[in-house]
Amino acid sequence: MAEPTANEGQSLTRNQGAVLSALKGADKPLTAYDILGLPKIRKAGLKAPLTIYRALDKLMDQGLVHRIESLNAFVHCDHGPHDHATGFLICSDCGRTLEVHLDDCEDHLAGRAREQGFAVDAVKVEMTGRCPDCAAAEAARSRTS
Amino acid sequence: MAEPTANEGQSLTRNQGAVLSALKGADKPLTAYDILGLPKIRKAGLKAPLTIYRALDKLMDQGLVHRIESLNAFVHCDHGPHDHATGFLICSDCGRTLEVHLDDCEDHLAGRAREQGFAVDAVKVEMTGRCPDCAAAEAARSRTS
DNA sequence: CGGATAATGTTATTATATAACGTTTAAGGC
DNA sequence: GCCTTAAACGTTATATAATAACATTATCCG
Repeated sequence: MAEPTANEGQSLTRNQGAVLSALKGADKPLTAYDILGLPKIRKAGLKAPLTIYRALDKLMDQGLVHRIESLNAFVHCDHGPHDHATGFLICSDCGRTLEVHLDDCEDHLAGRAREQGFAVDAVKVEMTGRCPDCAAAEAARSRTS
Repeated sequence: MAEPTANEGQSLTRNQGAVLSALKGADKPLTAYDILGLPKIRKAGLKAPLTIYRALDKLMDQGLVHRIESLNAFVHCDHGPHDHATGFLICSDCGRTLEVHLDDCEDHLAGRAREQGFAVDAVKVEMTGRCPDCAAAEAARSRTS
């Protein structure tokens, strides 16, 4: 299923490469301005918001980066290129995200849309909650309080 | 029509009523600033963004209004209060939205999350595409071009 | 080469959302 | 009633997110 990530050496410009690298180095989604503030990025010569947004747009076109709507932030896609839409689990404590495959759920959702005459282009699923680590930490807190 | 009728026992404040009424009167999601710009709203004495956002927050708490993340906009919930999460179909042509029930799909999605140790609080689904009207209009255009 | 196309640089501006702090309003106990 | 208190509200300022407009440079390909 995981086709080799041939995408990467292929067609990224310097700016796009720098932004993708920044996202890969982060352990959670970054906003465009988070990225802009990284020393690595400043050193690479990127210094305007638009520069970041343009790189992000291209990276999203190629499926290498996803936008998390409810955070106005961006994450590196760690599943390789996929045609199936994916969903995100967003931890409201630590801000980290987990990517999950939608599988047949995507079809189910799109099917419901079509029942109403709606032509679906894209499906976005975002779930908020507590990640395993933060859920455990919370449980520990409530035991000792 | 202008009256914020008693919605489910919960009483709304003057500001909340005005904002809800504005959303009910719109045929598509409105941003906070869209709402702020409405004559009805200005006449009701609401004149700062924060006033609108505070009202929206309370309305969302009560499940009377939903936020569309990918539009940064808000819609009146026309399904009455529900504990089941709903999804939205968003027309990229006209900007109108359709609300759809997720039903068992919600459980399926939350189940996948739990498999990974994630405790889900909320599920958001947003689908982009063309509504029935705009899909028909597009088909007509392509026939005559 | 030379012309087209995509990417970038730069500045300014628009759009979206919240902070901070003081005042008013409304609900409930006595 | 009237006191207490929490919620809601008003106002100003500011933070955060995204795009507009236009000039310049790099890249592809005949």
